[in-house]
Amino acid sequence: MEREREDDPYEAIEYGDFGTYFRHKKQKLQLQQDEIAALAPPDLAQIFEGIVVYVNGYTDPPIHEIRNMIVQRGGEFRQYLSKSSITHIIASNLTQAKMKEFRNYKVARPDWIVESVKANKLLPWHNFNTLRIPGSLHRLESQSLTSLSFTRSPSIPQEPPSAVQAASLAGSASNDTYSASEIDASRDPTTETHQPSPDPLDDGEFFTEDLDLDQLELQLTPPNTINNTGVASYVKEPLSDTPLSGHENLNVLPTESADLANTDRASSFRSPDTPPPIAPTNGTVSIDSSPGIPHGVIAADVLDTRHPTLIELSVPWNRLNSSVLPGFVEKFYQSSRLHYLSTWKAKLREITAEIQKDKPRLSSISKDRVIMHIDFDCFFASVATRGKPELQNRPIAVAHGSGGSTSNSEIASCNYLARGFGVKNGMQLLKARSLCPDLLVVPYEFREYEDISIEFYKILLSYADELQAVSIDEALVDVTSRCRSTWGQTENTHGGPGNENDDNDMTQTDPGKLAERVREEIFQATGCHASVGIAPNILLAKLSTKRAKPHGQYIWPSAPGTEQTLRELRGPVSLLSSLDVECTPSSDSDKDSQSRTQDAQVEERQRAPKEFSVKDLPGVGYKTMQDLQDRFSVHTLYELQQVSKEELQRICGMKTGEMLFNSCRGIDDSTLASDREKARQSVSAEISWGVRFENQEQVNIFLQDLSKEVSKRLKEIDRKAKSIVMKVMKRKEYVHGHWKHLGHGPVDQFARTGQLPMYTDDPEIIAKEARNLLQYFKFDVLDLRGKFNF
DNA sequence: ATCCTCCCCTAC
DNA sequence: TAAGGTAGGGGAGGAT
Ligand SMILES: Nc1ccn([C@H]2C[C@H](O)[C@@H](COP(=O)(O)OP(=O)(O)OP(=O)(O)O)O2)c(=O)n1
Ligand SMILES: [Mg+2]
Repeated sequence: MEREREDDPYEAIEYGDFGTYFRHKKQKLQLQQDEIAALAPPDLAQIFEGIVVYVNGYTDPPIHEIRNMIVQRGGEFRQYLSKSSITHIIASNLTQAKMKEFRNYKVARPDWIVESVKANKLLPWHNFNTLRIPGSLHRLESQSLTSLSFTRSPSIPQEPPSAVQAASLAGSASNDTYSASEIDASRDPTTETHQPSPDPLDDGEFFTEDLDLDQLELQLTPPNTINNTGVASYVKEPLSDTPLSGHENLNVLPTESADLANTDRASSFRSPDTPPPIAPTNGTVSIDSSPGIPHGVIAADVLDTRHPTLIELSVPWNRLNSSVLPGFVEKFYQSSRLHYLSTWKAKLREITAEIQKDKPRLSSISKDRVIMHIDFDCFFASVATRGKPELQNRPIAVAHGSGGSTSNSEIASCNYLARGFGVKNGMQLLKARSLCPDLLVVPYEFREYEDISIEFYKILLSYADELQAVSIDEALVDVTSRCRSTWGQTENTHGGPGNENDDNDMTQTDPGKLAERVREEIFQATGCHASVGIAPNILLAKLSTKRAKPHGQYIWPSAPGTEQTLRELRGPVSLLSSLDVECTPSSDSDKDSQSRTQDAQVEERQRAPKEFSVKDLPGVGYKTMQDLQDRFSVHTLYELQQVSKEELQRICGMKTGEMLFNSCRGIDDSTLASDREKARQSVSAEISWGVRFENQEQVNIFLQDLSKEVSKRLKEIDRKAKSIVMKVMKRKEYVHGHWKHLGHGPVDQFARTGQLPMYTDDPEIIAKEARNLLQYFKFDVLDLRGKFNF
């Protein structure tokens, strides 16, 4: 099957006459749109760019007026509900049935369009939400550690370690000072997370150039199953936007037949695909006059008629850092922090599972669990500054390109001093420097991270009944057997950081003491500070750590679901509304705020429990946060507590809705996944940066290299695969703007699954099928961007 | 209902 | 310069 994401005019590749009919209708409509757009005054602000609307039912401004307003200002209009491509639905009111049908769409009243036009800017649609839930929201109610070690892959290139580092650290030390002091920004977990696909969040920037990305993904499947080769059929990519993208996924089966009980995913592929009934447009480079492309589409460089990819590759430096250069894949993986993060996680899971395999399962199920969550403070940044007093008082960030001031690489980790300026993990350097001009950029030290992590895990394993590796710098430990739980049925009246307790029970340590001991031990062993949260479940342990950061600890004071925990989760709200609450760490004594220095204020803010936002909950990212905001106007946990479980489930889904309902009350029954169990289900390799091709030969080499990578990983875990999924990205033609250097830029994504002739880990076989799957799309190599996923 | 497949989303 | 990877939970919607 071919799958395409994003708004491609041909996206809904529906088969049969029905689909053909709709497709024609759609094309016709888009032609009309182009005409309308062409007639529009050229200077209309394109406020609806990227908006694709479907109008349902009768509307106040008649539908054609709405259409004109939208199309003339860069938006698109769909005559039929094309679920995959629409961004919004316009409706004055909805029947019960429609409400249900549109549950997962953004439905706004017509005046959203009208008012936006008046304001000459795109207003937030949720202020015009047709489905807006009425009221109800703001009610006031309310051990064998020594064996632990990474088997280092060939060698971690240590970045331009010495050179750059020496220069930037020692050399510049005189100019800068590093500071360990943190400003509160600790709260925000919002480390700007990387968005893998075209995403509005991209740091507020729009893609202006092409992005590259290739991805190969293999899914593990049971070894015994045999399947047919998925011979690629040819399909032509319609006029669609320019960019081609493709990826392949391979489903792999465990070599040990038993493992993945053949969930033979492959079976789905057995039927040979029939090529989509679309006329092949062969990889024509599109200049695109494709329908649906909004104004402004004119290629950025009107003067240079060469293909954008060729223009990019004409810059020597770009060539040297793109996939046209042999050895690109290896080089990329040596430098990709996200690749390291993923690799480390897999390895740590494997290692800790192995270590814990023998020992009996201790707890994890009991009602009175004691869960400890440990997480290094700004890990990469801490490693950079440890033992370097001259760096302690400076805002620093770990990123590539520490050499010049023109670098716009992404920050992997910044220290808390930098966060005080608003700098965040994941932020691009130019933006970070605009917020914090004195930001010192230091290089990665991948080897160090590994070594430190091993020491870290050794220590934690010595305390663990059960341990779950979360990441290179973070773990969950069940310490029930050696820690006296303090939050039984009776509500704990105090709580708070650094909980003192002089209990010296031999076997049952006080949580506060335990946390102190662990933190100190970690610091002694690694020179880096970690924060610790201890609580009766995983959720509260993580929230405790968040509250403890940086360089602190927090013992959750009360049991899940209790009134006190509800108040704790509300943060300042409860402090304001109920002065009788005694758990306020910050004393009233220093109320003379006028005389306070900023530092003092900062300090106090750090100490006072912060109001938790929904984004603080594990599992709640940008999308869920937006949904809660749009549908319920909910931002904080306090507000979330006011919404019924039914409503949450209706909007967010059964599982997620229940999770949200429980989480905002501190309830979480999930257990530690110590990974002694289940085998991996898939193995994949993908690259979405620097992917640019001039000819098929380069594509083949790239696929070959990725196939080798996947093959290597399969062999490492002694598994084989038979099902493969190829994912590809194809650049959008019309987009203008700027995006990450050599990134994939605006793309459409495509996926195609196939079957290998047998369970295998042979790179040649994998590569062959990958080529077949990619060939199916018949994309112009110049438009290939990234993500060849096998 | 339940299962399955193809995504989207999340986390570090 | 720059290195936007990757595994797994879960939802939508069609097949059974
Ligand atoms: N967008 C991101 C987020 C994290 N990381 C890496 C660098 C971090 O140091 C490490 C750990 O991630 P954390 O989320 O734990 O962030 P920090 O440890 O940097 O800060 P803190 O835990 O104090 O919030 O993962 C990254 O490369 N890119
Ligand atoms: Mg950390």
